Amino acid sequence: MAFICRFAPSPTGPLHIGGVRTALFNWLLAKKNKGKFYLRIEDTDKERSKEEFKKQIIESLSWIGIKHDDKEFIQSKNINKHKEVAEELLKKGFAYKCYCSEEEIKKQKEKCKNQGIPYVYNRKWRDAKDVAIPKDAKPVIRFKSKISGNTIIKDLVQGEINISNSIIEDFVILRQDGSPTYQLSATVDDHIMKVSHVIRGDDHKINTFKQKQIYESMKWNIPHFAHIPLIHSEKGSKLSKRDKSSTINDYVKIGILPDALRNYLLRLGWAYKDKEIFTLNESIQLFDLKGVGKSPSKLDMSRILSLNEHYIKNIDEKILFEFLKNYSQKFKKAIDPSKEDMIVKSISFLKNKAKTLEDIYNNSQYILKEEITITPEDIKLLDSNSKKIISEFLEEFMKIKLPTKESLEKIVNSLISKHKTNFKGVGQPLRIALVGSRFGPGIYNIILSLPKNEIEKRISKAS
RNA sequence: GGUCCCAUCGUCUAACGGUUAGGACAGAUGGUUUUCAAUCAUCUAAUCGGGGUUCGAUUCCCCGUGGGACCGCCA
Repeated sequence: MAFICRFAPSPTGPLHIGGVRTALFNWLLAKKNKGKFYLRIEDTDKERSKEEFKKQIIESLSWIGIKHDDKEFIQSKNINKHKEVAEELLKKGFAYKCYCSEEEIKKQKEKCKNQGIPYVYNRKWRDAKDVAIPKDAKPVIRFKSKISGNTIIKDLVQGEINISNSIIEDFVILRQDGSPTYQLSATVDDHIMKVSHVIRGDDHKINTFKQKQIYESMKWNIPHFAHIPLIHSEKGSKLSKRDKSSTINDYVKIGILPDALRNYLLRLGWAYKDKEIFTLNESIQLFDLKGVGKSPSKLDMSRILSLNEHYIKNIDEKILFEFLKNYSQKFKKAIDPSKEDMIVKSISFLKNKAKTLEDIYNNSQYILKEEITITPEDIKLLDSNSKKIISEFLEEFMKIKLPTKESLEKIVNSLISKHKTNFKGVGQPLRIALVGSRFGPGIYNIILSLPKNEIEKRISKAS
């Protein structure tokens, strides 16, 4: 049997990483089973659907490495088909026209609320043969849900879910304006696309009981369902579009690598033994629905950072540089082409102090900036003795044609004994002069990464 | 409120009904170091509560408690 998955977001807001994880799980499963992964844009809410969100969704997925098969499906293009199905359901007696006004429904709800009883649509028009149809009233079409008995859904993650049919109301499938609702459109499209596995957030669980009835009425094959637990914000509730750090871009802009976030999202709610680091291939091979937990998980920034640190330290340095270059272009000041070589040479030690691309960028400032400004706190550390030491260093340094670590060590050591000081006595003022701060890379790394004239300039200025 | 779901260190999670309840992140301490990091070593830290079933329960069942989701002519 073909293995067909889909991710079906609505473009009514930016995709957050909960959605990205749902997409990832779908995609992984499709890849693992050599099946298909489709993207369906559910844009039937005309008011709120925006082209920019559709773009953001596709960009987010592609950033993390998820590519959908074929062209994306646009749900609104299929509306006629959805309407046809509604008509068919109507004809076959599985649906009916309901002339209740929105006012009327609203009143019923309020009444129920006041009485403290749960609201279910009263099925007024379900078998209304003798009721007079109000003039000028446009009907909605409601699905005739089962009234008695129980329905069990075998969910691939949640196990068996059993509910009483009576709590599923006669839901609307066609609105007053004739447009199809989500319950109808999603079901019809899943059928048309021959979706075999519907993997979606836990919040869709109840919908399954509605949609299953449509499948049954139409005598369509029912796909497998898997409802994965939601991701919670630090506050402990469902991730929403308003949460900080919830979209892909929130992570991109602080310099998180796609692989790191992919790895993080993979392990959020899923595990394979004790394994923490998964290459892309490993995640495709090892991922399965059995390993998905049932309880929601909380977002943990420090873990994302730690994973990112791991990937920063382990990916190829050329690739890392490309990431950095891109990152600076997009979010900071683009790296001056004349400085690129210096960064490339230094990235091996710059990355060691970094958890993010932003960290690397910040660590590179002493190379990228034209002017070094020494922080007020550090300028105090440059006393007359230190100044003397660094100018003596410069004098010796300028005599060397091609500086190496060894030759630099020689100078430093002689200064240490001459001034009866320790390494710090020489290294600290040098670092302050060269970097503008007492924090920074190893002093030999700094000196070897900078052009000679630049060193001369900075030390003379500071001493 | 109704319905459904869930429950292991602070967090993410592992553990055929038999383990000293494991790993990772975070935290703490110490070593190393040239500052900050990094790194190495060590440590702290959990089976929500109560009943069963069983020789034996984190695991199975029931009841509480806590948390979450849903309850739209949104998706």
